Amino acid sequence: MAEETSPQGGQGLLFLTDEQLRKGIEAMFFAYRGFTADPDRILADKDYGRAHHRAIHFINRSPGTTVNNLLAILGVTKQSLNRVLRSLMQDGLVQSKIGREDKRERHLFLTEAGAVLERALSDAQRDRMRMAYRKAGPVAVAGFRQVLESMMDENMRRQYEALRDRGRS
Amino acid sequence: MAEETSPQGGQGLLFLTDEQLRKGIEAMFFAYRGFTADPDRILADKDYGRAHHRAIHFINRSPGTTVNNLLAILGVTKQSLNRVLRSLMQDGLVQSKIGREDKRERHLFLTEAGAVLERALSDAQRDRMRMAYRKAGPVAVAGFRQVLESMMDENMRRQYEALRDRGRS
DNA sequence: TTGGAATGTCAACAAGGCTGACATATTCTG
DNA sequence: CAGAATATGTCAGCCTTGTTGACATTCCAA
Repeated sequence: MAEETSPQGGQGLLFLTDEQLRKGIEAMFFAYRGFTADPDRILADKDYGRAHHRAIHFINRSPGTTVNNLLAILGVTKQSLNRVLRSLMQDGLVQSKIGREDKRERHLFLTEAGAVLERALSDAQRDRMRMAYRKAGPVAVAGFRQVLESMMDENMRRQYEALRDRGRS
Repeated sequence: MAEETSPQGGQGLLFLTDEQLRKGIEAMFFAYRGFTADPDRILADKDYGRAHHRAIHFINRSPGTTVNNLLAILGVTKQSLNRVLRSLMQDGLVQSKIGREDKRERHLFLTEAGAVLERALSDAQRDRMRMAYRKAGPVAVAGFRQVLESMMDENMRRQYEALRDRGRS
């Protein structure tokens, strides 16, 4: 900790050393495991996986979204997403309605049962996030979000911000 | 932004609302994609995947680590890890040496070729991290790390900190 | 009205998780 | 020393979730 005595070379640049960067990389790796652990446990019982969780999350977030929209957000192929959606629809958690304007499109909605599972999953995930936020405090949280946003690809950030705005408008 | 006028209810609690927590969740999702995107591109050419990257990263980090150690850090089954290690050893990127103290153990090392790939992968990942750090600044970075550490499971944090200490000692 | 673009579905394959069973070598313990 | 425990490797088989390819339907514009 001796290098932090100099306010410039210490605080000013220490956070950019390879060592610091590697710590950040490892922190992301371990934290992401924690981030997914709780929902994974819930899903394991039900023969669903993370892919189902992601689909449910974003359908809940943007009810009536199309398959194509969801593809852009999730960043997978439509064939991959389709398999997940098919099982969710068969199990009655997701409902798809043929578009009125454009009949090629399918608009996706959670059913009541789907909303119940969504709530269970996001409650578990939010609980952990809340704990972490509370422990770290508002200043740390602002920094957390700032770094994550800078880490996104350009088009991911667009997706993220499109979702982001909806909450307030 | 009108809700931030009250210093208590605004800054003090706003970061714990469900809406804020959900934004944090989505930020993690999108940022993790960015986090893995660059190495993934490098690996795609070489018939390797993220599993190989993780193994290489932690062998480089702790040269001479045992298979069992690696299992604990990566959180996968030995069958799964073994498949990865076998291909890395066949390709001459990783070398295993029988333990001198305990001959049951295999100590893992990167070969010169393995170190070259490791460098390519971590350079790519560090570049993105560095960019994000620089953009966000040291205060944000401290918060970023703080929240991530609070998000880990107990035993993951132990793994993380065991690695962490090595850099300074 | 017809051909191309967009949307979504089905089929088949690969990577990389998982479990279970088992072999081997080594070490530790009673 | 005999037997249990530990560390590792391997085989087989399963599941999820990514991929590409082929194809049906629908829309739109020339």
